[in-house]
Amino acid sequence: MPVASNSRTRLVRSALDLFGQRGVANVTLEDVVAKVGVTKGSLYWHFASKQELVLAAADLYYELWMKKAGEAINAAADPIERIRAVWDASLDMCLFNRSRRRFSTEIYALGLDDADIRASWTGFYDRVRDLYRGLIDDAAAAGHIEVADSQRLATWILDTFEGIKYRASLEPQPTSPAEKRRILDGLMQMLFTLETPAKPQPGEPAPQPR
Amino acid sequence: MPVASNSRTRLVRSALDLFGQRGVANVTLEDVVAKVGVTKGSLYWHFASKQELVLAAADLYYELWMKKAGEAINAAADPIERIRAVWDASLDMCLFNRSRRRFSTEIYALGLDDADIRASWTGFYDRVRDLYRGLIDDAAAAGHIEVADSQRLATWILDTFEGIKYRASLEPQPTSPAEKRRILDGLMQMLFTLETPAKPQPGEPAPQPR
Amino acid sequence: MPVASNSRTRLVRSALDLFGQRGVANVTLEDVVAKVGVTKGSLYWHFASKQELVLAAADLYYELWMKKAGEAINAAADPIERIRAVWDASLDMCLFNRSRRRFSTEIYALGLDDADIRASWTGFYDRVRDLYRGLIDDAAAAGHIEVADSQRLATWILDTFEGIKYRASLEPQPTSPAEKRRILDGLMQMLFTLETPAKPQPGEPAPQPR
Amino acid sequence: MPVASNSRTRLVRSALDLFGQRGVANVTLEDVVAKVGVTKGSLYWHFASKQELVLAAADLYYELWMKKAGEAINAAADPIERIRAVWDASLDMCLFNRSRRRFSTEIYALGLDDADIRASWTGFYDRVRDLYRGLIDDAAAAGHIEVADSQRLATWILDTFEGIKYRASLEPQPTSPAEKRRILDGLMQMLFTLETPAKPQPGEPAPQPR
DNA sequence: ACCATCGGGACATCCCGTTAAT
DNA sequence: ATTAACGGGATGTCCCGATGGT
Repeated sequence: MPVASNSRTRLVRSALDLFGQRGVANVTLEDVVAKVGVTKGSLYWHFASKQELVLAAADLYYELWMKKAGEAINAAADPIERIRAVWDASLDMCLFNRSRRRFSTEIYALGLDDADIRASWTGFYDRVRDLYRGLIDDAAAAGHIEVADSQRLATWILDTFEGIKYRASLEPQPTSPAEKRRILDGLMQMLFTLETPAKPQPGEPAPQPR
Repeated sequence: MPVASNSRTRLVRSALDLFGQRGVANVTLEDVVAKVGVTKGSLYWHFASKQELVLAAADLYYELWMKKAGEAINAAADPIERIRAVWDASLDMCLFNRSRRRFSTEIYALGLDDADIRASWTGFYDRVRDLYRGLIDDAAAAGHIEVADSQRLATWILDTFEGIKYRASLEPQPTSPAEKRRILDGLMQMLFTLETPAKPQPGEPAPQPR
Repeated sequence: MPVASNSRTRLVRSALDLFGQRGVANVTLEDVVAKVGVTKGSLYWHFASKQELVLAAADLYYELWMKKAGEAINAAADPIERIRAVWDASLDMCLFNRSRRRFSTEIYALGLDDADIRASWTGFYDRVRDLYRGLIDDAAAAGHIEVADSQRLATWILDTFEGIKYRASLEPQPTSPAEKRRILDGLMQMLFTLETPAKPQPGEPAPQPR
Repeated sequence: MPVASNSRTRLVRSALDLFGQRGVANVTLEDVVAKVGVTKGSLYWHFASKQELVLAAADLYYELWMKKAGEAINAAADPIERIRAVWDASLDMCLFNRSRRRFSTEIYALGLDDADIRASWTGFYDRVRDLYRGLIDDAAAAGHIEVADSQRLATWILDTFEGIKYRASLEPQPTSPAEKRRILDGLMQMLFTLETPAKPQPGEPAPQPR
């Protein structure tokens, strides 16, 4: 397996870091290459445009996310534990890591303008949802939880994550570890209760009758 | 009765429109003044920088939002109807109005960089939450609903709105009126069910259906 | 005698102060009027352009200079003392007053571009030279000194002043009072010796045979 | 042998010429690049700001000055002749070359605002003084002149130059070759007479003819 | 005499993308 | 694969000057 260009990898890493720290618009390609020690010409040999670099950084972000999530899953034995572990890791990556949180928020915002970036992000979004759904299905198959529509539940979880991130970004002080635990507990509790609503209502977005 | 500067008002309106349509970064001050028919010199007299214009546009956005919300509230007689009416209006303004939805998303994203914009947005966020809370308290006082913590409930509603907006922005096709009704129904149901927890847990972020 | 417009006077004073502190180019008319508490429209009623304001500030500078010089002269009884007194005052105004020193330097530099400003400055320069010459002639008439060409001597003194100012402006620390005395002593000594060179040379710029 | 960037050199030359002709503030970067035939993008690659270009132009001015001075020195055999030659060249460069005279005056004036420019100019000023001093010391060592304090004498010469330049800049007509000779004669005479004071006084600024 | 507004234009800064030459 | 150098253009900022009204 041929080793991918070293410069390319380092450029993407540099870009992801800087984008997360200062925002895509506030990072010039000159900044990116300066951190790596090459020149802009080299960058343009690897990437056709700044947008491509952003997409490559996003891909790296997805890859890192998935790797961390996979590690968390592998480290847990129980299906329920796996779900908690992956959400724990997700909180670490999206909420508590300021740089990553900012980058993901920006990718989303850039997607409003750029169809390619939007497609990239929704693709990742779908992969995460599928991952969650698979874990939920596993837990349901093992009889730990009772889920009517795992697709909907996974979507709901993702949306909740975004809501939490949204408000957390506005708070002056960073989220505390204690609050992280409360968030995790709340998410886990939803897993057990949200899917058994008291009175089913057709067309209702979140809960689902069994 | 002093007539407020016409140019200033028109500049802000022009800015809000253009920002919503093309994004703040993609709108030039030249674009803004051209739409109004004045020059940058005039704009610069009213606003010291583009940032100030953005803040003024945000203020106009808040004002319009509050005005629409107030009208919706006044048009309804019953406390519960008032809540539904204001949420209905809120969905119209934030979710179904593409321009407004985009503008509010961008203000939020810009706030990650700029403390002034962040303060502006959080100020509006707080006002909306207070408005919601007041309506919820009224309904509770009238005995229509039973609410343990109206502050928390209002916060939860706001976050849910953001989550819905988030995903809706990623969808290729605009949200349908039918889906709007479903969203409204879902929100109203939360109002009746979410805030009667079996065992109140202070600091817990997630709601607890019984 | 009608009192000149109060605003005009205050504008000129504000301009002279700001020009001396920050430089003409770095002071906007907005700065000048803000300090006085009027608007630019008022300024333009009094002055047709920024250049006119600069010229008015220069005139004020000349007036203040002449007034101080006159007071110094009047306070001294002896012709020689008068010369020393006016030079002492001149050092105070041009060398030790940072703002004034800067303003006069800038007026000179602006004169390289602008004929009106150059005419204004050379006019003042001539008046000062005439003043010095008159004092020197008085001292010579009283027998205190022996001067062949008072015009040339006065010019020489003025040039020396400029040379001293030039270098003083480059020094990091301000000129000390002790150095001021040494400068004064040196200048006075020139008065007694420079005009009687050892061996006359035709065409020589500074000294002059008797 | 690495060929120095041609564009950079031409940009600096263009800048020095234009600055000397019209003044730094009256020359736009567009003017500079237009004369060379490149674009502002190129200029910005070589210089981070207009200030850097000004500093580079000043460095070129210093270099040209030193080169001319060196040539003048090398062309003369006698120590005294060398001094006269370097002063002759200096008068050509600073006084009779209108563009150079203006540029050096402006660099000085800009130095009042800008510490970097001030440092640049004082650095050159020191180098020139050291050059003069070395020549004076040589002449003294050869027994041609008698000098008590060559450092002071060199400083005095420099200051005199500034004074001469100052007034020459205010004169409507350019200095004539005949006057140049008179100035040179005067300077040379100072060399022979000024530095043999009857009673040396440390710190005294003015020379003392016998 | 003065003010609130506005016109008009200049200009440094900045940055993405290209290219000739290795 | 990489670099130095350059093209090209956008844009916010800034400021002088003008004007209608009072």
